[in-house]
Amino acid sequence: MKVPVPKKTRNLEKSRKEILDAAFIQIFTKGFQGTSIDDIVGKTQFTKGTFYHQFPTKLDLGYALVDEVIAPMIIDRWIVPLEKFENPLEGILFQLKTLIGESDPKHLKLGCPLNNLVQEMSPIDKEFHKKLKQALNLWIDELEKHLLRGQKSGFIQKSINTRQIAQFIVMAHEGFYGLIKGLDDPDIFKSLYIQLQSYFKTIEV
Amino acid sequence: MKVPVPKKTRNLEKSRKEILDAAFIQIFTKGFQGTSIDDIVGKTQFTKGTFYHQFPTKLDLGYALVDEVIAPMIIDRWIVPLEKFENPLEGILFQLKTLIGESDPKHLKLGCPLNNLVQEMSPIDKEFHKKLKQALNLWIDELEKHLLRGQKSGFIQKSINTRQIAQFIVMAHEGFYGLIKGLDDPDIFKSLYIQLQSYFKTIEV
DNA sequence: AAATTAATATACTGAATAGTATGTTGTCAA
DNA sequence: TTGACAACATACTATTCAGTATATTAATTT
Repeated sequence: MKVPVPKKTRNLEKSRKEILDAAFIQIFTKGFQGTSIDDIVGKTQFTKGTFYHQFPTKLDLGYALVDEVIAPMIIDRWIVPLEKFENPLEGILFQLKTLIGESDPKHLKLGCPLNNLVQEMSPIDKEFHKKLKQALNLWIDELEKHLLRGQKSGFIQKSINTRQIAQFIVMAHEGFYGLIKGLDDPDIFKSLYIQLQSYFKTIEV
Repeated sequence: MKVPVPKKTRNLEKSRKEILDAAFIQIFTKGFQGTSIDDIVGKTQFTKGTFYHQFPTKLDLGYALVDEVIAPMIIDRWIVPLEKFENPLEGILFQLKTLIGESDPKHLKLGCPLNNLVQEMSPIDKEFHKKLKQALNLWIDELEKHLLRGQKSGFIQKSINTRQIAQFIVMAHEGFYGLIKGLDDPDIFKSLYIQLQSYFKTIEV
């Protein structure tokens, strides 16, 4: 029972996605200001015409990147996997180990897509700042939900402010990425991880 | 007993410093790639001639910025003040509160000069990465010295690896700056600070 | 099938930018 | 006092880049 795929050579949504994916990689590597439109379309099968058919300006591409690529990516990588863990703290540590500790060093050198843009673009463009702030708050919000769940299930001390924990954990994620990017030391992750575990002990019941 | 100041209108060292200071502010605000040579010299009393008399290329200015401005600034702001504290952990928290907690929000929005450059330039230029790494390691090294002192004086548990603590603390500094820059929430510092205090409890004797 | 519209391509423009070539002037040693 | 050189200025170049104008072709509608 095959679904006959229409052999359309033009598809607005697909083209948008392809451009966003190419932009993601390029901007992740070289920064927003260090990436040109020609760089981006050069990595796709399209030309500038397609780009400007989709995005009014380069900044609009940046906004779409945060909303449509980076924010969903954060949910996918750092939030959804927590559902499998009864104890969210355990899940958070596991994800850290998996997504950072066992990640290709070549990849880690590029840091965190969200953090990179926050540091580069927040002071430069208000709308960018707004979008990035939304993505950070989304991350914190969703993390807090899991922490609250963990608190109700008796894994986390009742007295502790879960908002504060969520903020501290996101801070640590950005810090991890940032320091790993700056230092080139393969041992640095484990070192930071051990100390974060130590922090977690102070909030566990 | 006045020192007769020579009324020289030309001074290589002074000019270099003026250019570096202007570059620091501009790059701190707009990023390295977002700052042009004309931007920089426009903020000084000089012109491009002076700039290229001092620095062969824009990248060389960046290297000098890290070595001659940013690295010394870190020592001045985060290390030297610790000398006044018997307990280094107390000093670290005090400095955090002073230099971040009580800092002008307009200034905090720009983040940390070192972290900004690490995130922007590390993947782009090898020499930049090297210089930034050196600055980070200098910070960690000097911090560890104080932690070792604190350990000897009985403020910090003997069993704990001071290198790991130093790395975690620098990570937290970058993370603090990064998250404060991203979120625009005036309460965020206090929140992070409280959780860091909680971490410090795990290493105090 | 023709007409219309949407998706993509091409060629161009004006502004910005790193770097250069060369000119000028202050400083200092002889 | 005067050359010589170091510090700084000016004018220019080649390139890159965001954005535009317009052309072309695939898809859809009538």
